[in-house]
Amino acid sequence: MNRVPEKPVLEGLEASWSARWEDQGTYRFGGSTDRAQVFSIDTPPPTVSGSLHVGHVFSYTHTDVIARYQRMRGKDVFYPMGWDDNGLPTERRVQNYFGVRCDPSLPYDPDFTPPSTGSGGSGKGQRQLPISRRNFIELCNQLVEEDEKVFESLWRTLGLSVDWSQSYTTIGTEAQRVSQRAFLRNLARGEAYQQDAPTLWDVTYQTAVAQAELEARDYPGAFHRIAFHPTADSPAEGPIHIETTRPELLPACVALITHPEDQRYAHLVGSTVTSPLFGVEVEVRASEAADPEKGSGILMCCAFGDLTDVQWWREMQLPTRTIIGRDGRIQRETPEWIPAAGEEAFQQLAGKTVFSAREAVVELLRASGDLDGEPKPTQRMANFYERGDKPLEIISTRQWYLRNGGRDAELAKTLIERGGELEWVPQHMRARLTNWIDGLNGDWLVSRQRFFGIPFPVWYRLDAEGEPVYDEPILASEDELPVDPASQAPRGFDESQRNQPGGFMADPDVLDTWATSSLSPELVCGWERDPALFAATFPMDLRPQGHDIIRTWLFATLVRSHLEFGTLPWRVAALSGWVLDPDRKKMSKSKGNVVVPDDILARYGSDAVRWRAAAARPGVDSAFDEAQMKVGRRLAMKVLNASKFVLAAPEAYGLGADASLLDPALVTEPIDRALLTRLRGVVEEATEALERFDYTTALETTERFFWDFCDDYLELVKVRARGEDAAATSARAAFVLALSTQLRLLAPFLPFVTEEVWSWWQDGSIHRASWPTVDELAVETGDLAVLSTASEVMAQIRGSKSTAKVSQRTEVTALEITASEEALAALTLALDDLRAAGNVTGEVTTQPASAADAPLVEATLAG
RNA sequence: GGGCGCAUAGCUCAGCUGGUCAGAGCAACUGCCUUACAAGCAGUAGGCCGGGGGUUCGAGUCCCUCUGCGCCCACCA
Repeated sequence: MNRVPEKPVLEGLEASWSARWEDQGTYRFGGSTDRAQVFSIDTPPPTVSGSLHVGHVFSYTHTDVIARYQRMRGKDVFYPMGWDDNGLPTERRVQNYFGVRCDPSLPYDPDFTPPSTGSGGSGKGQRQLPISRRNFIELCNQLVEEDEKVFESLWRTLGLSVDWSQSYTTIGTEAQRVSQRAFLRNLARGEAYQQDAPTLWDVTYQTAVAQAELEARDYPGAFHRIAFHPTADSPAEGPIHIETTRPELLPACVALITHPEDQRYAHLVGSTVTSPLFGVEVEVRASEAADPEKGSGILMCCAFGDLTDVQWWREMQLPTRTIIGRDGRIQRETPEWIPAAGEEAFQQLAGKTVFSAREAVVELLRASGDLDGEPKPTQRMANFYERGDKPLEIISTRQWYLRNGGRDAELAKTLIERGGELEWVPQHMRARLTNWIDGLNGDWLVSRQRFFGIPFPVWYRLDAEGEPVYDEPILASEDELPVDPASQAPRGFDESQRNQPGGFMADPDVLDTWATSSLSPELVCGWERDPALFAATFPMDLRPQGHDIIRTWLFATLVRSHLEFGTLPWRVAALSGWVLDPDRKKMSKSKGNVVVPDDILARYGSDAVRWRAAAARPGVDSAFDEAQMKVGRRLAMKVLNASKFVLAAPEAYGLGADASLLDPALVTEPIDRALLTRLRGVVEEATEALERFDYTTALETTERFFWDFCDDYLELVKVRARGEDAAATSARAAFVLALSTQLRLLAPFLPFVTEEVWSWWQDGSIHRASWPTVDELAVETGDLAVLSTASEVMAQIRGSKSTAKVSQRTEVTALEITASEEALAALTLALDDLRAAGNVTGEVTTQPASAADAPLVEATLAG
């Protein structure tokens, strides 16, 4: 007997079913060792220090739909969840939450308690308490643990079929081990290297930044027209004016550069000029890269002002003249290349921020008469670190790099080919990877001067003067990983030798967070930790992710896998679009237009939100519209009600169908056969769509059928189904066959209601049931016209009643149907059902018409 | 400036390899307490398929072009 509640509701399904699934291990990976049996998913680890918005809910739902489908297809689904807790976002959150900042020079305080804990927090202007690196990292670990609980709870409410026993974090021990091991192997193969070179530098966070983290933004500035003076032997007749938006870099000028064919300046190439204020002699040089159209056609090249300067500096072997320090201020000591006459001027800038230094230089230039006219305001583009709010400077520092094709055309080509081997959903996203690789201008800078990250497993010997010997780094061995060089001494040394001449020092940096997350497949699949698991899961089947991080996460993962294994890390990359606010603007915290999922989930239910998520096709952005949630909720409600109707006992106004009728042989009536025949087509179509990751089409097809099933078929057949004869059995058998199939087709989308209904009349979880097949519906092929014509005629009867503004219960005293011979023939096979459904009590007459015409119905209504 | 995508009813979108493709849902409107469901049900109206060329017997569907929008990248004197 079925256990059908009297009044089924959606409320509470999330809590009760997610708990049952956890208890019963419904989504546990089964430990298959056969790669062909496994479907493995490289889940994107959300940044736990950030907040989740509906966009996350949508994209994680997309992945979950695929995971559930594959599981029902019989695959052993390997579906872990990771937390990205490593890196700067966490540091920032800890700073704000606890009101502290990391000062690595301070000693560890074991009794430390943070000054504030969140809610009240430290105001913006308030000073943050400096604490040791170790204390800071402890706070990071403490906070991410709390954040991760919140995230997990939301994912469970949403119904993600994640195997929670496979969770990982990007700062955890295993992540450290994998990151350090992969780095050491890159180093051993010559793919990682160290270089002291100009790098993009964020002065706020005081760290180097990689090309992939850049963001070009408009930035207000002003053109300053400044006079350089020819030296005595120069062919120039008067001062040479350059234009710059960065006059404060004047002391760092290493050359003036003009286009070789620019007639205004060509004769000056090779001559020298002196800079105003500072009196530094620089040569005038020529370069094709100089644009005669811009500014005055001749410019000052500084070491360094921008990336073009770096290029010239490299090509022309210009001297390095860095004046900006890591803190973004002009250095205090007058550089040795500034002659005594310029010293006073330089000291006016010393120690100042770029901004103040600029004002000071302008004042000095004005006083000396070297500023031609007033600065002209302009908007220029400047590079920013994506999380920063000050333009990046270029500073020469020692950093670790990983080869990624940015300086090796052959490698770049190979990586583009790898991208070509990958199956992209949607396909056109491949172009973004190709584009990015084509535009690389250097190798991947993987070192960061930060704290909450994975350290390089490297130390350096200190010579007798206490200077590090960078050329011969002391490397950790793989069997001791993970190591923290800041607290562990390398083999052959002891702690007392740390930072002592003749001793050692730790590499102070941490790995870029992408250098860890790019190893997510290695991390979750148990690389070098669990060879059987690795063999069963890697290369993985699916990488779901946002299209905005193709250049970072996708590319970097591809690089690591290519370097380590010479393979793709996964077979398919599925890119999800963004959820935009109702005005089609991208949701972002700063705009304040973020829709938080908790409230939406609570009000409409997870199934409703998932339904809406599944309506967003892969790679396509979709605008958030709350009204859509209602539609999903209505579908979920309908599943409950229609199922109750079919399965409830006649005493409870149900049709009393049950699992004993799950036999196609019992389906004998033509219209019932037509229904199941059509459903076979739906199963085929939905399956085919899901195979190509087109969950939206699968859902639409299924849903369309479901509504027709409810509105037309159930209505047509329900009277007959209450009988006792074979015709009644046929209807009830069709009901349960159709219901069982539809519930399973909907299960990946609406896991809660489908599971709820399944539990009324079936054993086990629907999510472990097998995906429906056409064989289960092996009825003698029915004439689809029986169902479609009956539905059409019924619709017209309803129309007549609606137009007459009478109740649908109104009797039809006479019915005249004009239709083709074929349609009329089909109709006679369902006439009794039609009479019952339309409450047709009078005579039914028919008129043959041509095959081209749609059926025409004339209904005479009682009263 | 380079690349990619989008433009179909008021809104959100389907329309695969060209021939019932002019559709769906939402919103609007008109009705119905109908023994599964009023957080329901039935019905009605709504579109030169962005503009212009072309290919074809035939084009939302293919080609060219223009326009508008979005995204990625480049633009830093």
